[in-house]
Amino acid sequence: MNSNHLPIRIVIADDHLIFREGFKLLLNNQPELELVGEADNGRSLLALIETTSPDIAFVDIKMPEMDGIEACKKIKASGITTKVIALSMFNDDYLIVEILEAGALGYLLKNTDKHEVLAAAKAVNMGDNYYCDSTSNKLAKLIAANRYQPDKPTKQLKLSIRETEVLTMLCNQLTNKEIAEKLNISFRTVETYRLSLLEKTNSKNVIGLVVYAIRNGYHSI
Amino acid sequence: MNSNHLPIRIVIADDHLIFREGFKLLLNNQPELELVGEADNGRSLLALIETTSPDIAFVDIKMPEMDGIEACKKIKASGITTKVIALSMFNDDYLIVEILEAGALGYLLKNTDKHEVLAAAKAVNMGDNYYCDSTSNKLAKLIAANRYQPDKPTKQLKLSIRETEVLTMLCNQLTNKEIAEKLNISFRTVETYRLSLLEKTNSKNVIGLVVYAIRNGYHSI
DNA sequence: TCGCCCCTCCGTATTTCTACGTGTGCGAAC
DNA sequence: GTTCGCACACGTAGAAATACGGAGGGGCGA
Repeated sequence: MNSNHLPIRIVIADDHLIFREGFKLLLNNQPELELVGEADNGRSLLALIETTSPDIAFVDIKMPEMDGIEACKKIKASGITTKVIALSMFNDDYLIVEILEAGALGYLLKNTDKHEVLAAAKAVNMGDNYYCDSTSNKLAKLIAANRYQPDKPTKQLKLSIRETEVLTMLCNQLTNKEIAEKLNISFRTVETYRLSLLEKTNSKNVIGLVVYAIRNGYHSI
Repeated sequence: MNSNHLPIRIVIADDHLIFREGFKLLLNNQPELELVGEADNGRSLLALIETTSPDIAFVDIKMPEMDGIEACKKIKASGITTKVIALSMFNDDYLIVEILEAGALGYLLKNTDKHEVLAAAKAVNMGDNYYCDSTSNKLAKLIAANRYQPDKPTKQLKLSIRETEVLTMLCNQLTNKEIAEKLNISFRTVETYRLSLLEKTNSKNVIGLVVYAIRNGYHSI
């Protein structure tokens, strides 16, 4: 896609101005990388990619409007050849698996430096994968534990309004009875919602629900 | 502490190089602020403050070795006059309350800009408080809900080894019986640990335990 | 040595959660 | 316009968690 003497054209997507500025500073005196645009959410990233057709997009996972995972899926679905390297604050199993399954070819912690950014860009631009050290360790463990399998079922798990209400109340340590009173329904009904939540989130018990809620923004930590 | 024509002397503490670089860039062409040092964790921040005696320290909450909350407490306890403005990715009740109770006088989201940084520095340097908009909204609600009271009891809630084991297993959706089998103890014993965990974490039920575990690093999301 | 805390276990009672069955109403699809 | 799926609602019954009380052994610092 790029001959060797041409710079790799990249874009950066992150909702934090300061981070973007710091990232740009990292690119100074790196003739091998050329920043051709920046975005502060997933939606504007898609538009940016369409107009600039960069080789690589460095994409923050957590962004407003459209997060990195969603954006990554859309990029992949659209057939655009731009490759995604995920940026994340966290080295968490869940996020790594999600973004890689969404189509990212690299994963860097935000606690990175210019050398790693360059190395990742080069590797991914050549069609390889690139993960920072701690992430590749995690990945090895996940694969060993058989927890990373790109072909998982992924049912539709859109939560209904009532289910969402029950989930958030439940995260605030309300019992079924208390939730029932607040919603003016029988506490048996609340139990029904709880059950369907267990199914939809593929959880064994309420603990799984809480973890799901936190992961998916239904409850803040 | 500073006469009006002298710059406010500040330091920045954050474990992310990119963020620090971006933050420094923000200070360009701002003669009212002078950066006199930077640190990448709480421990080195304390040393830095001791040698440079800055007016203000911008401190990330989440840092390795010693986090911002701990560092803030130590600064306050030592009698140093340096004032702390917290930096955080998150606008979460828990973090806001924690860092303010630790002695921070300001709270900025990392999604900030040069104007806000300057405004915060000026305000705090004059002895005022400064919170970004969304945070002050949160604070108002917390105070209204009577959830922000600086004189909370804060029992010793150091968890024992067994309690920690039970807590982490429980976060992995294991039942008491399953935990008992893995630990080779009676499931009644597991119940005992669970009860003491509920007490120590001031939780109403297992959901509170999970939230506590996630907040305090016993379980990753 | 004494007190304190941790680890371990148990009995009993109550509350809460989980599993499964049943039914209604509404909108989409055929 | 009937069928189908789904959100919504409630019930019974059994499993699990929570509450409260008691008890013995061991480690460790005052």
